Amino acid sequence: MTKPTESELEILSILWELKDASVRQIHERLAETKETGYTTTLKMMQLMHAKGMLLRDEENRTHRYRPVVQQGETQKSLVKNLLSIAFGGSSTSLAMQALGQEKPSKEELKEIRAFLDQLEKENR
Amino acid sequence: MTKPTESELEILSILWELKDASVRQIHERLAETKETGYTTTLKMMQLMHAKGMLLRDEENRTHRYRPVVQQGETQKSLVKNLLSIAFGGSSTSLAMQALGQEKPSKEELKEIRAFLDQLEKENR
DNA sequence: GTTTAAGTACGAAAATAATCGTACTATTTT
DNA sequence: AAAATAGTACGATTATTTTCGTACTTAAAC
Repeated sequence: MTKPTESELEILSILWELKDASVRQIHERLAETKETGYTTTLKMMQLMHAKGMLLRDEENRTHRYRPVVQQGETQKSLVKNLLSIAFGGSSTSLAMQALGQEKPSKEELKEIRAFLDQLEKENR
Repeated sequence: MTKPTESELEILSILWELKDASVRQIHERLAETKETGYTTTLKMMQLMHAKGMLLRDEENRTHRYRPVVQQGETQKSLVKNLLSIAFGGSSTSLAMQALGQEKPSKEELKEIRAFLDQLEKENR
């Protein structure tokens, strides 16, 4: 599907977390971090629905929305894009840049190492 | 500094590689991968200069541009942004998503492992 | 049963990003 | 030195994204 804009991503993020939500719910979450009108959020979500990014349950008066694409897919395409556009395709430098930014916990380190072992195994 | 748009990033990427360049040089590189007019590239770079993203040497008739911000800084802020907006702040999942995408070579694996060891050492 | 509150729909404006034509100027080429 | 070529400047247009007011509708509160 088409690449979400930054504002769309904000909404998607909340929906991935909540699974499904009303405009009001989303709006309240957005309003915590930025100044924005209710109808702006509404319109945004209607647009996303029209674009096929969100499904909408119209059973009740208060519609409920949920994402069409799953978080993983979107992450994949965003990373792919960032990789080619800003890291010359080097996933290694992107990975290190990320890890240097937000230090992983002991458990996460373990997880990453296991992941690397896995990659190495496949790679022959 | 302000976050570069996608088109601006394309230009910046080339400049990071070449250190400095004329509009013509940049344009020719861009034209390899996409259809675009010379004056579009020119305007783009003039705008970036006006925004303070590029320095310009006007000594000669053919101006030469170079980036104000270094690649590392920009990568850092892009990653930071992506992290918060699409990965719920988890650098571990971003890193794995990236590495799964473009498999690292043996040397790179080594490099990453060393990097992880380094992180672990610091972290206590 | 009115009034108030909470919704949706949607047109239109504002903001931002990208494209390009035209005018002008300086340098080469012939 | 005239013509052709390679540059810059910049206004205007188009496209896209974001914001919001207004109208209308349904449900709840009084």
